[in-house]
Amino acid sequence: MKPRLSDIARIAGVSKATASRALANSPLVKEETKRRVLEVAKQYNYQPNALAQAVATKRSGILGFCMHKSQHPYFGHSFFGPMLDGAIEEARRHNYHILVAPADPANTTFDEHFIQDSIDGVILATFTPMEPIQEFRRRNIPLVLVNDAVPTPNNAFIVQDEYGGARAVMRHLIEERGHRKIAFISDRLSHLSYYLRYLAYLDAHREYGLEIYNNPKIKLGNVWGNFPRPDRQKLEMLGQKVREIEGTPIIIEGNDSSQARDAVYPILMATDDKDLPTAIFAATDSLALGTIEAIWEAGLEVPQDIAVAGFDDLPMSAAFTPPLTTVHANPFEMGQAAVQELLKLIANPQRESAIRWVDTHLVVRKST
Amino acid sequence: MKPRLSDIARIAGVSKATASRALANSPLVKEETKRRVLEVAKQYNYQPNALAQAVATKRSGILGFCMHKSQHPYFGHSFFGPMLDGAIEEARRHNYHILVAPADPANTTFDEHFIQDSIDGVILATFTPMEPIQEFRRRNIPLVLVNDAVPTPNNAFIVQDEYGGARAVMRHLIEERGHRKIAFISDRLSHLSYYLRYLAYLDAHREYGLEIYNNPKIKLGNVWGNFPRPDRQKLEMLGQKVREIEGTPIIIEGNDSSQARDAVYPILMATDDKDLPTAIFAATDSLALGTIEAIWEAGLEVPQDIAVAGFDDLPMSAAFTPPLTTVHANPFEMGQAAVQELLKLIANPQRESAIRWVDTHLVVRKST
DNA sequence: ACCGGCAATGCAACCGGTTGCATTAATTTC
DNA sequence: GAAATTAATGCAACCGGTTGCATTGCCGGT
Repeated sequence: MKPRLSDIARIAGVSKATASRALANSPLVKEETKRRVLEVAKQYNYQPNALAQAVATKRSGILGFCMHKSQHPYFGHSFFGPMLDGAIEEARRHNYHILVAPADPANTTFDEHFIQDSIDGVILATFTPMEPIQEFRRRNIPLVLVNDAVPTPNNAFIVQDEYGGARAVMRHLIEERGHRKIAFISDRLSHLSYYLRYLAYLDAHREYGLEIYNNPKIKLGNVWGNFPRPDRQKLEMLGQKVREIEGTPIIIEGNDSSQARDAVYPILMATDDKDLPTAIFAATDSLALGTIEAIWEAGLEVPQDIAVAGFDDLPMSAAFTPPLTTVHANPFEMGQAAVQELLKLIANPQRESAIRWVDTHLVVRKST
Repeated sequence: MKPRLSDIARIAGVSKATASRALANSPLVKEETKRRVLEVAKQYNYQPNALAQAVATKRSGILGFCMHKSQHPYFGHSFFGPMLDGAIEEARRHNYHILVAPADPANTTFDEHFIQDSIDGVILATFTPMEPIQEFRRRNIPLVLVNDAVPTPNNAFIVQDEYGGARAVMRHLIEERGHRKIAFISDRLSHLSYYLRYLAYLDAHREYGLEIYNNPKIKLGNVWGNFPRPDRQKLEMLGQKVREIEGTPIIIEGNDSSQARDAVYPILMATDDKDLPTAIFAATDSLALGTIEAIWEAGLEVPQDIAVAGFDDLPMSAAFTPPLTTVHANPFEMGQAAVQELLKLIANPQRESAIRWVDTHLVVRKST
């Protein structure tokens, strides 16, 4: 039978209380007594029962990592996977554990059962954050939101530098590659991330005094999808404003390469040479992949005829043909950051809410 | 303040014991009393404290899912990600939770701290299973091994049908595409999975009376890598035997596409036309990708000059150019199966060890 | 009227720890 | 040398549940 604290205490000839304190290295216990207790503990290979400790201390040492079943076949796992890795690693460093919970976007209840008293804090890592947020707040559970920032006090937010990364792409295309007609293709702009990338696309044009790509053959799709427009307050928290749509971005419903191909190909075919863009900035690598296929099928070359840049730097993007120029995201670091912020929040629940930026950087490969 | 069981009991006018039983729907409690208690519970939004329950019942409802930080950039997360999803989904269905723990291959201790009493069972999902297995056995923790089967009583093993999948590839190449000179490229054969794929490659040759591809230009690499040879007992459990290496498989150290390219290209260049294979069976999609690149660079076409088939069916494989013929693995289902077997093992710890096969199937695309 | 049996409930111990406070032992102060 | 202070330990309550067993009340049988 596994030894219990009471066993250790008895054998070491002290009370349960003293044994407990000795193991916790409390200054109340005489050094010699500590040694004795520790020795007995080691000898009998005593391991405290974490659950009992948790109920006694009201601190489980478990963090909830809540994510959707990965929506996108290769993006989903490539992004949230490393993020989870990062969270696990950082959690372990601080003797915390990660419990993964599915967030059902339909059913916004996050695993009611377990969460109540058993979790010290929660990381919500999704791309379409539902709003069980209020639920967490009501229950006073420290919460970190990844990829989103809502005007809620006392939470922390982890966001990657979408805008900066996209600006770097544009700078590269314009300054280093001399492009002046750059098209933009994206999943629904109602996603905060994509919208920020789009804003960078717009601002770059302003910065360099270029006209925004406007192709009469493109009829603007459903820019916002079925989602509400990006929230003004959220954008302000991220240092941005809501803006009108300019030019003719190609909007896909979903971060899906074959849809991108199907959308881009007919445009290329229907467009006069003078209306063709010389570069296409895809809001995600996945869309970039579809875009490249479409260009090939139209009998054109990447990057000679049309350059393509993406965003995310999926692990496979370096193996594309041609290897993709893109913005390197760092989900692993986001996971670490999320845990760090969460632990701060747990340590000091009155801490005011903070936005933690995670850097992105341009990776130039062969597609531009 | 959150209501406790004692609060509910008091308000409903019963004892803690009765309240507890009422909530557990025990037949000992009168229907009317149950109703009253449940009503009060609902009214006050009572949620039992899972940790307290866990310590009282000695059953935490938490399963450990133990995996390496995903080794391979695109394979790792694409495979273990869905597996984790499957485990989570199945666990949730049975009101269990998944705690993910990193398995440090170097340091074989699996999160000593938490595991002791707090976890009902463990799933070990790695490709190079370390042997903290003994540790789990000593502690009587039910254990499920994924992708491996060791001759240990009272555990369960989840393995996908590597052999069958690989046979299907060979059948396709030989019967439907008429290939007679088929090369094989693989990561180290000391990995059980790859070895089984190789055995299928050999057996198919025997079945169809073909000569195994033997290219004088290929010098056999380090077939076993730094790992021990596949274990005889393990193989027997999986219905196979240790066999001699036949032909000249191309062996890479690592499941890495660029290494595959670097290995295949010089062989193609150095080989007379008559020695060229007409098809290459790559033991993984990742290697298939590198192989295809090498073929292109050698100025040949896929599949016209050389057909290529892979194994794994990564989400991205359908987006290769050309889309890859491969064997569809089902990590999601493996995750589900792992949880199912684990729960059986928890319910009946004396259950004898079982191997659970997860199907694979051929997906024919354009590369063959 | 008495007893046995059963359904419903409550008491109190238990799971395995932690911690406030009282108690004792050891040391200092006057 | 007694009183006051401090260091070390133990007692017992507590965290929030579950469960074995005793108790109560009600019923039918004789």
